[in-house]
Amino acid sequence: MFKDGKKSNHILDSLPAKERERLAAYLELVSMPLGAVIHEAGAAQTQVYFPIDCVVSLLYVLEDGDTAEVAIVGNDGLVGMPVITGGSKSPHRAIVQAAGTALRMQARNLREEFERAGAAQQILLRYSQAMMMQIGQTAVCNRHHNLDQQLCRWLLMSIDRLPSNDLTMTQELIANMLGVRREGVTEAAGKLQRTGAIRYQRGRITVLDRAQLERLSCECYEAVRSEYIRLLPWDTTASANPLAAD
Amino acid sequence: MFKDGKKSNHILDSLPAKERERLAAYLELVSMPLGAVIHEAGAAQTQVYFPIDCVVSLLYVLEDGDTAEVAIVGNDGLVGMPVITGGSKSPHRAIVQAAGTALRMQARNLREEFERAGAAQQILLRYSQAMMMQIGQTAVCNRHHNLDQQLCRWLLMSIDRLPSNDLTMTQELIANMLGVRREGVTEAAGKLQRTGAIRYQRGRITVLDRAQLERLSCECYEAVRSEYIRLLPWDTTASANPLAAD
DNA sequence: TCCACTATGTGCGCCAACGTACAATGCGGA
DNA sequence: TCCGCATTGTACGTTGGCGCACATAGTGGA
Repeated sequence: MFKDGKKSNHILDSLPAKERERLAAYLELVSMPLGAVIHEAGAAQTQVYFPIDCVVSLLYVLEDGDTAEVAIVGNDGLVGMPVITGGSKSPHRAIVQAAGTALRMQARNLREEFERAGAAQQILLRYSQAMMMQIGQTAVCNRHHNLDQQLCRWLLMSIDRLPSNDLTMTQELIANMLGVRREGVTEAAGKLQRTGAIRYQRGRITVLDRAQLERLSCECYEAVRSEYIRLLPWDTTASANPLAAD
Repeated sequence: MFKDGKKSNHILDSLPAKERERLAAYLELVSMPLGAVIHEAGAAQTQVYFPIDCVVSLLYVLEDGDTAEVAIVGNDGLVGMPVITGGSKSPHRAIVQAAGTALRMQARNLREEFERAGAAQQILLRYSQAMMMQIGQTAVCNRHHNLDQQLCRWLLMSIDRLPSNDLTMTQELIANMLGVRREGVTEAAGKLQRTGAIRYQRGRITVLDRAQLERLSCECYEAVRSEYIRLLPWDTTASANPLAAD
């Protein structure tokens, strides 16, 4: 579903040609290095990002410095919803969790397109609902499911949004995302490694057995996935990257 | 802030007179009995509710029947955002957590008003952002804060949206909302009772010392509160209940 | 008035995750 | 090549919440 091999962004892809071309004029391909903070919590967002082959995490940072991820954004969505909803600022830090590229545009240009009340508006609103669902599921999952299950969910959600099954990611960083101890991740990842679900090697994870992760994951993964499928257009008669040559 | 003594709904109140009157034609005052399921998870929402002096919880129900609240809605907002965002269905069950009244209207009528792209659209979008923040904070809180803190947060959020400091609510129900054991709530509430923060009597809680609850609560309460203040219009030069006589 | 039922209180063993400490292991630059 | 550092592995006592069991206490209706 998310991972369809195409190097592009699904939100942009699913726009009618006219709207897509209009936006293309504003879009700029940028590189998204690992760890980059795209938006700091509480700062006005002047630009929005449509990930192509990177993954961005939205993190909340507590007063004591602890963190917790509230949502993941990949080529299924965009970073910068507050630009649409009008609050402009977000209480979440947006950080590049997996390096790659994204299409970037000025917030005001997206806002203008939204106000035309065309297909873009409809798609963005549906995306906001999908996002809200994902965040809610993070809440549910944090309450009810254990670290083993959550790690599986997190790995699945991440690789779904990436072109390969590899992640460049230390256990420390995963722990920050999940809001747990690094040692806990070591243990959980160790189990998965022993059963052959993943291979782990110093800051690099490879998913070897996706089916196993799905079995070990909690229901939250599938719940979010199916809601994204329901809400967002995946047929994509629409074509490729609006910035690409063809 | 939320609790300003007026018997009305802030979303409706903050609309310009013209829009408010237009919507008033569709609004119907309904009673919201404790425990009523306003929207079942996964069912199409044909009506939306603007709470006046009741509180509605959005719950997620897991496969094993366990539940967790993802958000609370009172006179600060509305129940039925998916009507706006276009997905129509929500994966959350909306249940009346504190009895009272609400203004109800057909989903299509609100949708029409939204599409006029006037003040209502702007306010509804901002509300959706506030809601998203609240849900995210639920996720963070579930991860990092203990039951004592969460109970304080929950009590504060609830009474903020009610005309008095009384809640009609068993510990069992609170446990369902927070997604914890009933016994855990008994213990936490017992502590608060002993220190005089609340009085507890068989399905009825009274908040006696609000300041103490604020002290014992985690930072999440204040974070959500201030974001609501930032995003939603609270000046309310606008007047009262659009259905009221004066 | 009394009974059945609902709501609350309490105790106990269990377990997942925590905080802490420290060892071992790979990787990259000097 | 080798050193230093980042990353991962392991251990141990602590704690918060769980599941279960059961006692106690209000409350509304017969």
